[in-house]
Amino acid sequence: MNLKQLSEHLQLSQTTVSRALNGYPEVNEETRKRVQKAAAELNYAPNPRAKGLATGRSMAIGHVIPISIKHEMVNPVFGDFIAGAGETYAKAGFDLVMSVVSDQDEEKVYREIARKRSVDGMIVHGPKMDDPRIPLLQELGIPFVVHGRASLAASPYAWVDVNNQRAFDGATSHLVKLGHTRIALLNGPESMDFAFRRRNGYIAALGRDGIEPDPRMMFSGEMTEQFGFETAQCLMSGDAAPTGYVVSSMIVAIGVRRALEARRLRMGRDVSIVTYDDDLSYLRNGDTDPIFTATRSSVRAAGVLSGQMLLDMIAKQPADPPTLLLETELVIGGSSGPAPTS
Amino acid sequence: MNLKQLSEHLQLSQTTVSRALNGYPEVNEETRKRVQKAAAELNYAPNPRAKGLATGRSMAIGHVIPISIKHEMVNPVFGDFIAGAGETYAKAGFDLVMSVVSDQDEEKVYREIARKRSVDGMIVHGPKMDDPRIPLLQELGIPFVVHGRASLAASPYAWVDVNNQRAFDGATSHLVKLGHTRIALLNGPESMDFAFRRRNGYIAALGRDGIEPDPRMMFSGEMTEQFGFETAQCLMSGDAAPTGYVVSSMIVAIGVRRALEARRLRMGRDVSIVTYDDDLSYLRNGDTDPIFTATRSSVRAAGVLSGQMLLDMIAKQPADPPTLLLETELVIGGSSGPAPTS
DNA sequence: GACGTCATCCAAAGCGCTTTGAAAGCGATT
DNA sequence: AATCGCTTTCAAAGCGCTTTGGATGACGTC
Repeated sequence: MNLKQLSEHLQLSQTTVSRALNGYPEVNEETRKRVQKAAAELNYAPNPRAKGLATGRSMAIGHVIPISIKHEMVNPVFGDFIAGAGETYAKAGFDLVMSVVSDQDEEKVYREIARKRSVDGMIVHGPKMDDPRIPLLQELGIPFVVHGRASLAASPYAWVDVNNQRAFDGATSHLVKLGHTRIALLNGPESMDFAFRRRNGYIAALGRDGIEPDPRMMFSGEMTEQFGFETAQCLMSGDAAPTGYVVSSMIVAIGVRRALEARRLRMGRDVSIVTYDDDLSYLRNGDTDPIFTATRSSVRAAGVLSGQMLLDMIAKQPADPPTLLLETELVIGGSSGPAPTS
Repeated sequence: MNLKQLSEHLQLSQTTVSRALNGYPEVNEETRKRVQKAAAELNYAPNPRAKGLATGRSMAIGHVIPISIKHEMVNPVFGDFIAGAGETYAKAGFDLVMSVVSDQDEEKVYREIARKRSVDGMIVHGPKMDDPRIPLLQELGIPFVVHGRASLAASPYAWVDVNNQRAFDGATSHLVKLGHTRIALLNGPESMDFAFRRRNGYIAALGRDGIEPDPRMMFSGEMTEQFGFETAQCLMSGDAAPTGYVVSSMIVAIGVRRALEARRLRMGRDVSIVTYDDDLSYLRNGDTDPIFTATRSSVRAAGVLSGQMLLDMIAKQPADPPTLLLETELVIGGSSGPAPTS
């Protein structure tokens, strides 16, 4: 069933039927009703490709998710982020098209998407400090929202980010106040912008209490359980083992916990952990009493907000790119306690 | 830059240029070279909507991922599965379009997609035993591959599945051989087909050794860390606590482990765990020595294979739907050991 | 020299929609 | 009765591609 058939069946022109269905004012309300009824009965739906060709829009948002070639790893937060964004798109009648790409030729894919004009806008995931995708998309003239920030970007761009610096300042501060002085940082990969900001927060909090940041206490790597386990194990086998850990994700924290348990150390008594918590649906930090002391910020909510921001930009083309900084909430759980006295 | 402009620039007809670029034989090899060169230089890429309109194909595969309305939960395996499938699509020039949908109105979305003919094929995720989407897609005439199976389906359909029954038979058997007799099952949601098969495997293995399956030892629920923790805690506080656990996912197993540790029980000595392992990239079961004894099968590989199967179906339209049963590998790790003698 | 063959190219129709520019109908105004 | 303004409808062009059904020569064959 296409427009032509429908209009013939209704004894109307395609113009009128199209206008009736798309809510244009210049059509009699009675005819509109009649058209809508027939469309529903005959199960008519416009062909999106024809529509897109005529309007020049694709009604689709692009997400390209990079796979770290080294670890063959897809970031576990994507699921939740995309769930949030997708929900927003669906309400507005937009599709979500994903490209999975090894992180090396990510830029090529962006270029390709731009050439084909196959989406109306894009979300940029996992920005590096000096991310080439930002000038690229600006040059290509595709509306985009960055999930995160790129500190070294030359010109303004739209972003939704968590206040990572403040979060890690708060997390570290929490441990300092509990008397910890040897506090390790298990950060994300150094190339990531958020890792940079988190480290700044960590260093700022230490500095405020006159603690000299120790490079041997600062680690960064892909945020896997393995990374948490191995790093903690290595730290605990050295002298001057840390009594506190500030960790970049729940999954890494679980790895640290495993290392503690291997040595029969108790979390929250012998060793304290504060972690960042993306509030993933399948890995909630406890319902009533939190497992970990954590700085929480829902990545799913970030997805909803980023999606909404992008759709707004597409609709209204604002002169200045909007930005949104989300604060985290410090949740006190069982994984942190006073520094052991010894 | 569009076809018309390109053809004018080349002093050729659109027909010839189109044919040259699409590899049709009726064009001089020299002209083809010339066309390809110009296309590359002028950065020409065909408009996918125009192409789709002309060919009647969308060059896109649809994935609809349901969000359990109750737990607002997106299955953590989607990320890896989609990474696998997406990789396959990209190689074949297909897009991956996702719809995120609350599990109630999932069927509506399938109908909508079919009406709009916005994809050339679909992957069905998380099939229930009697899944309505299978007859629906058959009726709608859309090629599809089910990731999993639907035991009660009336007619044949294409699927890629893991041998869940054998996996859980093997897992349970492993514990039985180690002398365990009180073995709990922490299964996925009962409505899921895989959960049904896993339970069958569990029961079969017990039965082979004359152990009567005990309903009080069998649990099912959303596969979260919380579920593992709470169920294990509940079991351990009763009398006749199990000495072995067969668990449906690493994340649930991590929850069980947390419950053990809360009681200072040692995994693999006091209590044994065997888990199913989807081999998720961010949650590897150890690199050299496995953390958990586990039945492993890569969900990412399943994604690659499902995607490939679907693309083949679209290209060749086989008379009989293909199927593929993947076996798991039983990996012996530190989480299982002889039943404690007491 | 007429004719079939083959390789190469082209004009134009068609995919299903939106949108422009015009027309038809009708009551109100002059 | 002619004109105007308003609402409602329409025919046709256009979006950028593929594909059908020829054309046009060049070449060899009888």
